[in-house]
Amino acid sequence: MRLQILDIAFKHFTIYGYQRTTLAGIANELGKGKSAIYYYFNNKEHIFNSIVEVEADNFLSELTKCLTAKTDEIVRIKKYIYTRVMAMYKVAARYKLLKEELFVLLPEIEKARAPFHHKEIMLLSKVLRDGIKKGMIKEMNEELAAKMLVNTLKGLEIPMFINAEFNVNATEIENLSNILLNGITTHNN
Amino acid sequence: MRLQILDIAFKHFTIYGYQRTTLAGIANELGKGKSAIYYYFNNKEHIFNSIVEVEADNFLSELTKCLTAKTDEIVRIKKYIYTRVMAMYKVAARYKLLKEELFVLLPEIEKARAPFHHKEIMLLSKVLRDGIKKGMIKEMNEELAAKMLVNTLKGLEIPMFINAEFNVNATEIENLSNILLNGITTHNN
DNA sequence: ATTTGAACAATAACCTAAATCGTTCAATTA
DNA sequence: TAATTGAACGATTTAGGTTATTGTTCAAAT
Repeated sequence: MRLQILDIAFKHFTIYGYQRTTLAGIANELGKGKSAIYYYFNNKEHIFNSIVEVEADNFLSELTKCLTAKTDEIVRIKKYIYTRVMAMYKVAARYKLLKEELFVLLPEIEKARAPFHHKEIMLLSKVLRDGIKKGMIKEMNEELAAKMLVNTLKGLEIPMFINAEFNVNATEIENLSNILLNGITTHNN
Repeated sequence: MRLQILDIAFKHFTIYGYQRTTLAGIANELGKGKSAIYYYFNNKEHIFNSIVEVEADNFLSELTKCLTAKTDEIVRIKKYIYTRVMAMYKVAARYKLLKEELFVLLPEIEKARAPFHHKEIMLLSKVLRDGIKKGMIKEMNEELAAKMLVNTLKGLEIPMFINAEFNVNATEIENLSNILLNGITTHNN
């Protein structure tokens, strides 16, 4: 039931935006009275945050798969970068529908995402650490590096729904991946 | 006179925001009638865009200094990254004052910035190319790499005025710089 | 080449009333 | 007990119409 509500609400939010989505509308499609919703959620904002959480959870699951695959650390990170950029592109396409509302909601969205963001950093940290132990990755403060890498990738999200012409293709991701993994210089020092 | 108008308008925009800034107010501080402004600018939006352009121009000048300094290419790029992040931080602090308006204006802002954005990429491209010739930088599609690098740095701007706790310090920039220059792996392949 | 003040259209601000919506809760159902 | 309801309430939005403000134009003046 909870999931069904989230499903319907999700649909309404992406069609009408946040404000113009009504609890009556959701309840209607649900085939119940609107007060029934309050048995599962505290309020409208709570529904919205839950959707963001579910989304962030799925997002993190995908990334976790990449980062814990049974391959060496370098390949895992490559796959991770590719998957993250692609997944972000999809998410951005949907969030675009919220238009100006997005920026009012963004602080809330980021708050709901924060725990997942943190887990992602921890996960990447561990992969870096393992890579360092094996001598595949340079000695470094792996947590700081993970933070930097995640923020770098995350930073591409907003340009995605502001710049209409921001399109992502395999070649560009490959390029980004190469820079982050190997740097641009010939001599590592 | 043009510059004086921009100066006053800039002040008003950052104090009152875009909407609540009036041409009468600007004209008043200017000591002239408001129709005098129309001798120098087509309309309110034109004034705003001109401010963004001047700002982008100064921004690019700073970056140009870094990227054309009489040092080797690696040092130039290091300085460039540091300067860009720092300068972006300052700009973000001022744009924060526009609050929700910012996101309505952002498409216009980005349009006005576009030519400078492109020049920056070309400039960085050239530095990369020179570095490649000298053997200091790896063989690569330097324009694609430049685009990627600039977008990576640019991506940090929006988080700066959304996340209140987004603070930039020398250590983190150093870290970013190291990753971008040297990558995270031990073996370049 | 610059500036002005009057005039105009478009937009914002204001007000009120009506409608809508989010939220609560005691009662009901299953 | 777990889940749902419908009525009720306060807060917010909408609608309509008025006024005030603001952006913009232009012929005339400096």
